[in-house]
Amino acid sequence: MIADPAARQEIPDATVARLPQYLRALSDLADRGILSVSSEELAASAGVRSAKLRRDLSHLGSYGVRGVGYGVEMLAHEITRELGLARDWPVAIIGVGHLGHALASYVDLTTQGFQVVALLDRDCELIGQVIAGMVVGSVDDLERIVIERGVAIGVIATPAQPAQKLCDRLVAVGVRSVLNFAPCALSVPEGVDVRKVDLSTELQILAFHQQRKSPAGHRRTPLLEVAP
Amino acid sequence: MIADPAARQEIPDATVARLPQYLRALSDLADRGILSVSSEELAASAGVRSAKLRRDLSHLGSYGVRGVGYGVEMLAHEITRELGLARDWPVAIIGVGHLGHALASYVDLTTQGFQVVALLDRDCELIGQVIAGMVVGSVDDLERIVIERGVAIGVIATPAQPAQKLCDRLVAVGVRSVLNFAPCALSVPEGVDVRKVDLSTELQILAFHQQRKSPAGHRRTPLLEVAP
DNA sequence: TACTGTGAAGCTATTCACAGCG
DNA sequence: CGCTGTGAATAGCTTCACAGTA
Repeated sequence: MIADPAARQEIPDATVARLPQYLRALSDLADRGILSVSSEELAASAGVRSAKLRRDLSHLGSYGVRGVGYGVEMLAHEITRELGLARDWPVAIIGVGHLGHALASYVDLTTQGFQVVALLDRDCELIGQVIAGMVVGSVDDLERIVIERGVAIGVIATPAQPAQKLCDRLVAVGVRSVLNFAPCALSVPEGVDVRKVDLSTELQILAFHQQRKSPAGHRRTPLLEVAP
Repeated sequence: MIADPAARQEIPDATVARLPQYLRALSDLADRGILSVSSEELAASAGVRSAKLRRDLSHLGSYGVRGVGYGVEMLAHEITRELGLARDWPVAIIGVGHLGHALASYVDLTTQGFQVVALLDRDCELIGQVIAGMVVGSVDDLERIVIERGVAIGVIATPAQPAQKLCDRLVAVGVRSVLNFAPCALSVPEGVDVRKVDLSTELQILAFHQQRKSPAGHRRTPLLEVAP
């Protein structure tokens, strides 16, 4: 269709979830000085099939050139805009254990549309320390800090037990996007998005498939080829 | 494809991905001494709808009792078995930066069907140090260690650059399940499963939806309703 | 009665295959 | 010609609604 002036057609969730991968692949190509790429090549870089890639991109508008491919720079720019990464989103990380520390130091963030503006913890030993260039604040000041610094996205990197209450407090002061690393489901009112990242869940899914591969085997058979 | 010995019907991927959540909810209920639970209650704990839960569980068999509900202990046991968590899977973590450190210390793992049997890094400063009760080994010894310790699942917690090569080495010595935290796609031969966890991707998906909530706004407008 | 398990319907996502364009 | 963008077909997932059962 004649997409785009500001004419927003609904973009499918499955497509949105893949746009970051395409963006990453495009950045790599740009770094290597490549100016143009076909759906076949870009799909391979991102680990999907080309028909899927073309369908996904078609939801953004017609940014390809038939017979040629997609302009790397231009497509990257469009995806960046579509994902809302043209501006910097202020992020607060709640819980500065090993994981919170890792997240705070994660360089990709600062270069990709996000800025960590607050690190909060409950532990008096941590409060006041400088981590990744930020002073750790007290979780008691959560409401004040979130409001003062205009936090848009909250990252919960605490144990399960305090997670729901912390989430409620974030939502109460206007945060409508939460990334949850705590191993529990969070309930939030309509209009608030929660995404969950869970190491255990991922490993358990792998274990399920692994089990199917080695039905009764405790024995490792490293160089055995699988018979279907 | 071919159903296996114990009358295995293919369990849908979407269902497998939710079983860990159900298992967690059941563990919580068990801890609180609850013996029986309805689909409605369990679904609420896990954050899904009851029809979906019942459909999911129906793929495992008929473990519910009409008019009553599901036995907490028994259902937890069935899911544990189905996911392949009755035994302990040996896990190797490659890359002991902040993230690898966080993963190594993640208690849930050891109590839920996994055992971290190797921590590997490239950095001479780290090699030999004890982290979470384990001596960090050299990534140069990857092949020997993976074979000696029977590693079934490899966790890649390095930067993007070395990730593909490390993955290839894991696969070459028989690892067929990989959890990838590096921000890049990994390509693996048929028969090897890769799951990817990517903080940036998750935040970018949140940013997309957040942007739709506050269309042109730099201003925070918490109570504004969107007009279609 | 109060619940599960499931046929049937509806919805979303993926893939095929090719028309259409540069 | 070579490639994109997309109608049409297919596959997979979710939800409804209720028959069936302890």
